[in-house]
Amino acid sequence: MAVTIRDVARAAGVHVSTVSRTFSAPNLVKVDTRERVLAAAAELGYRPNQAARALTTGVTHNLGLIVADIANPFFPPLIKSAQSYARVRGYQVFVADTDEDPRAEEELIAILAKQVDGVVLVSPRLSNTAIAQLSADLPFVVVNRSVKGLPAVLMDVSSGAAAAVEHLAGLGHRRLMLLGGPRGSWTSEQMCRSAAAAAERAGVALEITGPNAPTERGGQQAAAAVLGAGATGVIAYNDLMAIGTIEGLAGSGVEVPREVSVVGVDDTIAGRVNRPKLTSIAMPTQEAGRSAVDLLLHAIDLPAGRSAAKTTLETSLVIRESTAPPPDLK
Amino acid sequence: MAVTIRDVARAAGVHVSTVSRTFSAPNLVKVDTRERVLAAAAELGYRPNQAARALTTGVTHNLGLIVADIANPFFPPLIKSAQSYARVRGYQVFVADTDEDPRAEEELIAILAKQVDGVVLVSPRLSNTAIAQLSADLPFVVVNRSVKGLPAVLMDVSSGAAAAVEHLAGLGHRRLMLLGGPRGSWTSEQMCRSAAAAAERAGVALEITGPNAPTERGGQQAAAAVLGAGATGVIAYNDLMAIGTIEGLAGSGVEVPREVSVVGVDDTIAGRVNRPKLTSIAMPTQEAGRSAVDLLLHAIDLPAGRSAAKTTLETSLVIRESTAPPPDLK
DNA sequence: TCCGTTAATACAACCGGTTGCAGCAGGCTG
DNA sequence: CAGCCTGCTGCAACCGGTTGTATTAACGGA
Repeated sequence: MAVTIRDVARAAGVHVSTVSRTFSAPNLVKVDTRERVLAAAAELGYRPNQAARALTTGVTHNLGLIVADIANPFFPPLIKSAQSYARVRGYQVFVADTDEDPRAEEELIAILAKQVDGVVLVSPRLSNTAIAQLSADLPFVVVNRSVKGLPAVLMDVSSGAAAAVEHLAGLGHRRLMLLGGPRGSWTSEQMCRSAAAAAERAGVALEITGPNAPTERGGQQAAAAVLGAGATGVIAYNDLMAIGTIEGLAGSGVEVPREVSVVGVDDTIAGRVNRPKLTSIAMPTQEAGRSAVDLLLHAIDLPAGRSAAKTTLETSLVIRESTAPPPDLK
Repeated sequence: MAVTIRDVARAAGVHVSTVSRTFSAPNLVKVDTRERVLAAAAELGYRPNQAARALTTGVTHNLGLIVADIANPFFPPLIKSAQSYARVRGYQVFVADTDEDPRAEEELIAILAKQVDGVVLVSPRLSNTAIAQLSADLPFVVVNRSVKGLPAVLMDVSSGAAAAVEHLAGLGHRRLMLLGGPRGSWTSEQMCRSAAAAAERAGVALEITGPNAPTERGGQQAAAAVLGAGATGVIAYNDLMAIGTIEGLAGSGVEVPREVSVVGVDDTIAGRVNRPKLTSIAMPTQEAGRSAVDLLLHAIDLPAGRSAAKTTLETSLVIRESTAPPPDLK
């Protein structure tokens, strides 16, 4: 069916190895032979079979990118930049979605293992030990997680969370609540730790709840807890949850930001167009995608190196309309 | 390095073919042999090499999914449902982003060709003839495009566009404008045709502009044309453009929906949380993803069939806050 | 003129599996 | 007990490339 290297060899009157070298090491074949081979290849419409090549060379020129939920607007910009940068470097990216399921994550890695040269794990839900174990077989880069011995791209959500607490405290809020993310989220942990410290420094109360589903629904459900605790300042795990929380509060007749202030995380398009426009911690998703691919290609090039380089990217608090002084200060 | 079928064979004291059959046709090997092989495989941590298997069988159990722009919120729900349904059917999906570039689309198809059993093209920018030509080598399913001889999933945007025109006309708008999408978009063509017919029936004026970039920026730029034409009712190619148009109008001091009404398409999360909440033509993206994979697997199973089944899915106009009677009727 | 080099190509084994066919043992039938 | 069938396993070729080595021809120098 498909035209193979042998068809080309026959048509050009040379041995298959000559055809192979014409494509993989052109300088080893005489100019006119090369031209004859290329002509025959073009004539027949030959395309090298990437999979077969991978079998002998062990190089697929494919990368895997595993995310928890493509539909979460945090991921697409990261995926897009990773993909376009990888393309520039001659690699194709295979994206897979785990649906926030650690077991699916593990299975996907196993399936991808032989078809890619390395994998980027974005906000993995797997345990550190599981990841470390899997990384014996395949180069990995993790994003938003610090695993000993593995290269990582980290977004400095700690300073972002601290800035959010200071922002709210500065507005006059005394009772804050942090809506944590899903179980196993490194980002959520960092946020909690750093927000707690910042609250202590600022002398305000901070209650932490969770785990929550990192979705609008999760935020909606958390709204009750906010009201129950009497918090007037809320930091949600991500923009989606923040939007859901605002909806949930509206359902109870509580208005944002007049009565309660809400801060999101990720600064996604959803937050930017939301009503009210979301104050949010902006994550450098595009840089992260690019950096992750960059680190991964380094790790692939020097597998011995086992460089565990960590790249930390800055975040920033973008203040919009969902935060304001608490009602008692009006 | 990696453990192969031969390592397992040696450990279990059988021939490689027996190991192979243990995994691909278990009923052909005696129960206790099978157990011995499985034990050895487990012991060594053997995992069949999917790529090698594909080389002989020609079956990769991978599907390709090519989209124009992952960051456009229209695509992620479709990708997600396609992926999860494919997983159920035992297939892995490789997603690739073309950046709205027809040439990248063609190149991606070529790269994917040998690594997948079939490809779903979502809202392709390639010409019909180019697609038809490529489909000789590989099963294809197209979404939002009708290509002769190929299975397709179509979203009935025609009736949606007509409903939008009727909605605006019903509110009293007399001058409408349709902001078309990118060059080569089938959806855009359908919308234009159907909206023009509906406008004629309703006795209102409809001006069509385009092509436009299907992004917020594209919408922002189109706002000037809206004002220039004096239209009070706008239908944008998608939610992103609608949001951009609203921003652009606001920049000129024109308020939506008080002075101009805007209808989006796709009913994405961005539109739902936008201020004002977007009236939009809801696209059945999740069903589309699932249906596309379903058709593709059919096409793969019976390559002879060449069934060109077209599945058409309903759309619906969701009326929210971005449409209202025109100012002269207030 | 002869020999050592070098450049270009052919040969063949290999990557990790699959699969048609052959061989062998055991059980059943007559 | 011969003959046949059936069930299980081994053998070897093959999928589409790559690559180390052998082979051959051409060339330059002594």
